[in-house]
Amino acid sequence: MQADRVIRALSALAQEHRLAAFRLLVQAGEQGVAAGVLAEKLQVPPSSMSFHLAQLGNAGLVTQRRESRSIIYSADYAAMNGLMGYLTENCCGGMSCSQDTECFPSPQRKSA
Amino acid sequence: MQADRVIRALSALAQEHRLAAFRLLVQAGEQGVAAGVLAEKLQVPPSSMSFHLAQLGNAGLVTQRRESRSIIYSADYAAMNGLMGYLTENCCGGMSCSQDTECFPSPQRKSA
DNA sequence: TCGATATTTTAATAGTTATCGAATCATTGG
DNA sequence: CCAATGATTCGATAACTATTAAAATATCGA
Repeated sequence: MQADRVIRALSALAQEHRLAAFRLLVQAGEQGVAAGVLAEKLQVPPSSMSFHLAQLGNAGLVTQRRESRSIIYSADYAAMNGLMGYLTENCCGGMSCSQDTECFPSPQRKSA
Repeated sequence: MQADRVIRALSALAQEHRLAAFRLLVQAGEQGVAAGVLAEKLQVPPSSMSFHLAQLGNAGLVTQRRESRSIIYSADYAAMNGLMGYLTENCCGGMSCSQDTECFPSPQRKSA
């Protein structure tokens, strides 16, 4: 992952509502969460939520799909993985802190 | 680490010059790097560098000490560790991605 | 097609962050 | 004490980010 992308990802997460939204999306797993549900859970007006989700999307941290009237957002685990990898390698000392510890084996599903 | 602190740390790293500076500091290890040296390496005027270093300091990611006329900055590995821990636990899926992989055993020194 | 629902886009505004020259402060050597 | 060096603070300005109401878009059910 190149520095430019890393900065976009960090900027995206560096905001109260977006960090909270991303956490919810990570919890939700592959099934994702509708924009409106996120807005309600975070107590943010829909247009604000939309703005924040667009930022996360632009940073490549979430994907979206339409499902009937709703637009469902999901965390992009690979992107988060890439971010963690960069931080681990570049910001955690010469000795990369985890050589064999990928954050995710792959597009994991909701545990269980 | 609480969300508020996490956001400050992410904001601090989400900037070209600061991310670059922090990387250099991580590389440098405990001995740290003087403000002026960072400014020169990053091709940023001293007052700008000072501004960015203050942001990193405010986020708790670096510490500073005076050494004669210079002010030497060092990466705070524990803080970075804390950030990584938060991200791993909250943004990397239910299954915390590394239970036994601390980013650092402790205030590590320059490898070797 | 119409009305309702879910979301995004637009546009205006307020607030925050970045930039950098000039002034200031701290330390040192002479 | 003074001049030089290394760094920060101040102040002005430009650029970006967040917020939200209102308008527009898309989908659905009847």
